[in-house]
Amino acid sequence: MKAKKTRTRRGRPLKEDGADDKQQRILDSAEERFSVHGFDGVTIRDVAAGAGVDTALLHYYFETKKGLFDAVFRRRAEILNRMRIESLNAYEQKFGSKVTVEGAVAAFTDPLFDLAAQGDVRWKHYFALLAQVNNTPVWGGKTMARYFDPVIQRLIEIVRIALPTASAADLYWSYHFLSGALTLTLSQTGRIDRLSDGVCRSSDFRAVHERMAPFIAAGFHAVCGGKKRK
Amino acid sequence: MKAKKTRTRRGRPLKEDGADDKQQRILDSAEERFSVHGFDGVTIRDVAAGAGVDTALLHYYFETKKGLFDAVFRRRAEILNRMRIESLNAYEQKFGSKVTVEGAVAAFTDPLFDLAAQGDVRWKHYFALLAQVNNTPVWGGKTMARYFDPVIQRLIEIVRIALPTASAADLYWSYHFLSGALTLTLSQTGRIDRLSDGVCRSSDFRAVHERMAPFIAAGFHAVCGGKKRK
DNA sequence: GTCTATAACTGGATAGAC
DNA sequence: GTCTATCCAGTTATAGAC
Repeated sequence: MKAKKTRTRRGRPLKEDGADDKQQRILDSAEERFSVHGFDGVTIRDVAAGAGVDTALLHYYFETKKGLFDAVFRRRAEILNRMRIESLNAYEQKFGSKVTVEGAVAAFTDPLFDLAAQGDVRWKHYFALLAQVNNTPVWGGKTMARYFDPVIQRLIEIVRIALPTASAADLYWSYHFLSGALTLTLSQTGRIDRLSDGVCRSSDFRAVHERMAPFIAAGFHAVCGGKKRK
Repeated sequence: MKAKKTRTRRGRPLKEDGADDKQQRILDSAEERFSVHGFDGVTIRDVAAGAGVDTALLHYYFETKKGLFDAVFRRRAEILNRMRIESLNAYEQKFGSKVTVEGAVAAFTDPLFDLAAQGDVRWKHYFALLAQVNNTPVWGGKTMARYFDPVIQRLIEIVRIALPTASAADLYWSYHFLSGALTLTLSQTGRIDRLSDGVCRSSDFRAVHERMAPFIAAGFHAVCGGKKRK
């Protein structure tokens, strides 16, 4: 249904239509539902129905509901991390000591916006899921940290080149604002559509894309001492 | 059923120990639990236990679980709205045509930070709840809009004085970033504590307070055309 | 691997006593 | 107003057939 169709070839453990296909369909179904209703708002039954399988199969693959959630979270986190690390590395390699805050922020966010703009709904679901987890007390912070702290530290490393005199506290708080802004954008609540009476649309990632890096970079400079503006 | 106990008296509704006291305890208990676990993560039974009453009483006052949630949300929303509108009005009255973006943003956020700094845990719970709702798909956007759009429009009105040439889209997207940054801060996930290895603390609202307005104001200027920086 | 059937339990909600 | 007692729909999870 989702179609991935790794037709029989070589190398890779050939996972054509059988087992693994269903496993992915379960993950897709779960991803969509978790992203909309949160962990507690979703039932195993509904996930199973969405994937066209029985609930027992979910337990067979993922043992518990929590296990399923973790698998959903992990699947794309790993892909995303690779892309972002690569993007940041490439950016630094290209500009060396002449990196800018805006460039670094763009390198950090571009992979997300590219994926979103590409139109694969499953990535959109995943982003909405991230947004929720990022704002979830108790386990949300831990979960995010576990997977995403390395990329963030890498971003801050690069920003430090552009802002060598900035204090650690200023840098981390600035990142925090970036994280919040990014997260709300990814959560796609339709909030801004109503608020702006249709002038802006949540789904318009291009509009966000062109504004986010300049906005955030200016904030970094204002807080971290660059060219003061206060 | 909404119960408000229109006791015969006048002036202060005198709420000693009786009914209204329990009603408030229920709301406090619910507020705390919803803010931590979200709507679906909380049981009526647990709320009742936390308030030291029976579940039947919650139904007596609030009819349904959703009714309880709405009552929790509304209670402080109204107080908050009054404070923020007053703060924004006072700011504009004082500065007239000489308002700044930074000043307007500060007038918008100060009431929140003041309440948070004041140390009342119930307000902290409420803020965490707002953060979750703001990032909740489906009904989150609607709920936020219903209560908070007027204050936001008021903020934007004032920002417009400082940035008369800004486009509506730029203004709304900038507000969107502000909203995300503010929201994540209020959600108190402890995320930044870990990330910064203790340099920053989620609970340190003073640290956020002094950085937020300059950061956001610089962003507004960068995006809305003030003094370009790109 | 996948499904059927069901166990074991939890949740929101209500009728009715006090 | 407040609680006791209870209903019953819906939940996760598993044993066991195919």
